[in-house]
Amino acid sequence: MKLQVDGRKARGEKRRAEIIEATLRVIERDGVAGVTHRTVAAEAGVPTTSTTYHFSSLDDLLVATLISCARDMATEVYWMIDRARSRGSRGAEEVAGLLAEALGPRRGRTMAEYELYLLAARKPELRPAARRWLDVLTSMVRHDDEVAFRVFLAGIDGLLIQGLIDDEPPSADELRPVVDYLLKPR
Amino acid sequence: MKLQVDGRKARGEKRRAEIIEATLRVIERDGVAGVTHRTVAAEAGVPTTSTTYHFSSLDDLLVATLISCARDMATEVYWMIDRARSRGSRGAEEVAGLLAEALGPRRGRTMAEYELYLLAARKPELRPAARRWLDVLTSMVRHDDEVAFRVFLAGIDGLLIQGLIDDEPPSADELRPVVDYLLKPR
DNA sequence: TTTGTTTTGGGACGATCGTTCAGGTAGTTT
DNA sequence: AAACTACCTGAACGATCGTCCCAAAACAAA
Repeated sequence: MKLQVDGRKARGEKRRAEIIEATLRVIERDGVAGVTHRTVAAEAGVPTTSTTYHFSSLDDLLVATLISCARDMATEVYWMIDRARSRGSRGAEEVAGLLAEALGPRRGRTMAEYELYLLAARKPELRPAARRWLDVLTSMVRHDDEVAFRVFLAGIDGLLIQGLIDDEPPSADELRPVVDYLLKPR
Repeated sequence: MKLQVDGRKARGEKRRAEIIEATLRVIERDGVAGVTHRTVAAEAGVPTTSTTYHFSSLDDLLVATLISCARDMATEVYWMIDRARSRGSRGAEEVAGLLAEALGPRRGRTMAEYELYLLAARKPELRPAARRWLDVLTSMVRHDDEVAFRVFLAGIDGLLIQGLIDDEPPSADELRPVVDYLLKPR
């Protein structure tokens, strides 16, 4: 019976998590292209071989990082829905604000998430992770109109990816009418 | 007076174009990550130094390729609109078919186009090229309802990028109701 | 303590990378 | 013809890459 966790494994998993966080920071800053064992190790403040010890290959590191990123995004979506519900039916306001935030202060993170999308397009193993936030939304939101809901999901993705190539990020005020149109039932 | 074009420059520009085409094929197959001077040169059947001669750096090669890709996409959109107009007002049918084609037989090309998006998010010089097909659509289509049109554009992008992470590409029949909803005026 | 397991980290190896260079070829101009 | 320009290409350099190896350290079980 081991009531106490192994101190070695505890430290190991902690470092493993730190490496994943460092990898995400590198992706936000330089994109997936900037991820190497050495850049990640430098970002995490660990020796280079530490990343090869905890991840059998660079590909494993990328996959683990993007899956972790997707999980965070899914839980964020979860709480976003929860919060929007408790605030009443001002959904459009809430969504527009979140989009503006994703394209402004959290722009790097948003880019990282779409790099996940594109990597998932080429690596089937990443697809469940990439779809997770869509699934969370689908399971939480009551959708009396299936087609309208699919349009809403597609619209969100489209607004985000188009917002990424704008010269300056759109404000919540600019996004609100579009989001409102997306949410309005007919 | 030079009535005849310089034969040397003619050959040079021809090879330059071949290199760009080869680069696009490499991107479609392996993504931007797979683009190196050597892989592109092998794909084009030219010596490695030929790519460095015609493009001052690997970045220049990528930028030139993605700008060329964007130009092709824009002219395709142009003729697509033109064709849809001449066939009457069955727009939804036409759009759904094009989306299914982009996610099926032309999947690699579609992925390449979204790699352009993501690269444009990091390189401002690429943004006009990435926005070109949006601009073409905006300038050609009469939009009495500005918001509805923006929703349509975002919806198209969302459907495409979400279709890229489906385990199997959606058919035109599956896409039609969503496209129809996007196009229907209210 | 001794033994075994897991993590750590310095060093290095071979491969591949972007890019440069110099000599050679083909085409144009004078 | 000679001079000039533009393109072509084999060879190579230095840098960086992923990954492996092995000894030391930290910790657990005996």
